[in-house]
Amino acid sequence: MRSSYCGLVSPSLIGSEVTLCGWVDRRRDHGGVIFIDLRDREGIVQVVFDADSGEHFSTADRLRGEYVLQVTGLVRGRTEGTVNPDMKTGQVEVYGTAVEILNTAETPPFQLDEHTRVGEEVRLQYRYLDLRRPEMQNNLYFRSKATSAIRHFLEDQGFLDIETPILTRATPEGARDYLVPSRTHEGKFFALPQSPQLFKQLLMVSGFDRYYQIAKCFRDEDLRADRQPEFTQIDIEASFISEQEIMAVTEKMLRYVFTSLLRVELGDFPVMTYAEAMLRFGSDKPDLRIPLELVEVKDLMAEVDFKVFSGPANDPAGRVAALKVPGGNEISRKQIDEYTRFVGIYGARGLAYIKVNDKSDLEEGLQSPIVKFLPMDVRRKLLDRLAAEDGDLIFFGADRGKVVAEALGALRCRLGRDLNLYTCEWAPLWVVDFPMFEQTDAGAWTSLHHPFTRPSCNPQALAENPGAALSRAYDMVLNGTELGGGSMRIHDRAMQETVFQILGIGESEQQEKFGFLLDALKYGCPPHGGLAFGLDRIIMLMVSAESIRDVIAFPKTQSAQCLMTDAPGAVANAQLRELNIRLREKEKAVEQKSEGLKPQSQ
RNA sequence: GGACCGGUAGUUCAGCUGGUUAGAAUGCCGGCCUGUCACGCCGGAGGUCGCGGGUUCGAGUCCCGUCCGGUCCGCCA
Repeated sequence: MRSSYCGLVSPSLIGSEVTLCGWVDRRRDHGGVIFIDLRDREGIVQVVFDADSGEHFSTADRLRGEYVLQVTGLVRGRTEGTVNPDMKTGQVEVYGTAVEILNTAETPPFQLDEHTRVGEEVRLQYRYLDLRRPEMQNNLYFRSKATSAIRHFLEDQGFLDIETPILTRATPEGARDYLVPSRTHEGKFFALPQSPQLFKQLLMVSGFDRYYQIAKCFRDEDLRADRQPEFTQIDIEASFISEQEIMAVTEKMLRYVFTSLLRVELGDFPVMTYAEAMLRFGSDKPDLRIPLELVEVKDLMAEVDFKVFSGPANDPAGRVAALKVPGGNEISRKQIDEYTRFVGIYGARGLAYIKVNDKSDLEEGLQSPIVKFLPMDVRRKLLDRLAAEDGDLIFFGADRGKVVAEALGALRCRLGRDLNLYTCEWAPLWVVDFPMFEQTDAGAWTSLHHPFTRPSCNPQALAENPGAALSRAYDMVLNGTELGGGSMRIHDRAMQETVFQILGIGESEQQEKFGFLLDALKYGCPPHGGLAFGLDRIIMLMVSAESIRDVIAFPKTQSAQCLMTDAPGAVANAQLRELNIRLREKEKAVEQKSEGLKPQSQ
């Protein structure tokens, strides 16, 4: 039907006849001459019709936006002065000798050009039109090239692509499951996988040695700008391998994707412990593009008795940290109030600060609502420890350790963005030595990673002091985003049982939910480990998308709905009956009411 | 579950302390135009101000409720 893509018509084709297919991007009617910008996935080329085009000129006159055309014409170079340097195909144009309207189109509900920022509600409702826009075409094109490069790399390294079930069983821990009722087993449900975790471990037991899968995963949790209920993981697992080896091969994979798609050579991946990351950056996924760091000052403040830091500063679990902003003196009072409100989101009860106007004058040179509570020697020691200079601004956080880390960690990133403090474009790192468990307010232990992560100690030590145990887990972080995480897995049955017990999963539940895993560990499970990357997030970062929705063809809204298909939808009673499901009356009434309000669904 | 922002023409938005007929840009329709490229010029059509209730002589504007979209907290092993 065609001889070339519109966007690929180049000077090398000058003088030859081409046949193009595409959509009318824009029409410029000058009376005696009509210009049609014809668009396909590769780009846009200008097609010209004039009085000499005969019957085709009148066809050109009838063309409207988004009509689908087949155009035959002569490629010719543009005369001097008519070249369009802003256009990839701007050196040439196609003189139309024939045009056929393959399909007409109604006026689209929104303009497809790059000049109007259209609301997401309309875009998602007419996603098929939204995806015609060059930006979305580029994102999905890029994504396809990226997954292709990843497959190429992993295949080359000897990893086998093996599919795992989408219909599986619910797991007691972790995120909420999406459930699928079983027709053949009354009252029983499948769950959609949150990740292929257990299956890939069992593939290691089976001896496949190196596995990968670009796998859809499902989590029924609330959404964010970088979270969708269904998302894609690059899932990797290998046997007889150390964490250093896994980290090396996956780091190489990421480098390969960056060089082959962006021509970017990523720098070193520093390896940082979880403890260090929390201490210096208040985050387990620090954005190392930002040069600011938290500095501990509790020892200086603890001797000081003043209202602002009372309580937490004297609390052994409390933390007092400072964040120095070089040149931050310029930040207005109003802006500081905004930052105070901002840290409040993370539970901080206030945000103390000192503006250093003249560090040689400890009496008058420090501008701050709290400085009057600080003895002179403490002021001196603070400025020394922070290496403060005139013109700097110092923020303070004092609270429970977790609150200080989260609040100042978030403030650090906010300042980096607001003041554009970034020192480089890409800052990758590994974070290692995570705690095995963390304790809930109720005192129960939960896995920081997941229950199949191998701890650094033996089962006895683990059981004696779960809070002190570190795991052999590792996260890859880029620009403050967790790209992927993984660990060495438990291949020893006794160890796995110990972990389950610490997590409060009793023997009968272990047997019911994880019996197959515990059994498999008995039959010669090799030491193994792996890692899973969030593909969507990698693509997001690489194409600078603000939302994960911009790198997914048909995403859900924040309330986990598809505005195009109106999924999830109600089902017929007959279908429910077949599944042995009856909706509770009250819920049913609510559902019917909301259906009645939205008659647009078919 | 919670906090915040938004919802006005097809689209993107303006609409001030409540007050004549709710505006602009763009898109759309018609006309003119042989070198434009976000073409230009002239004319035209286009509104349940998300929905429901309340206050008021009077509500796009104020109050209450609700729905939808978004950002975030909780949540996401």
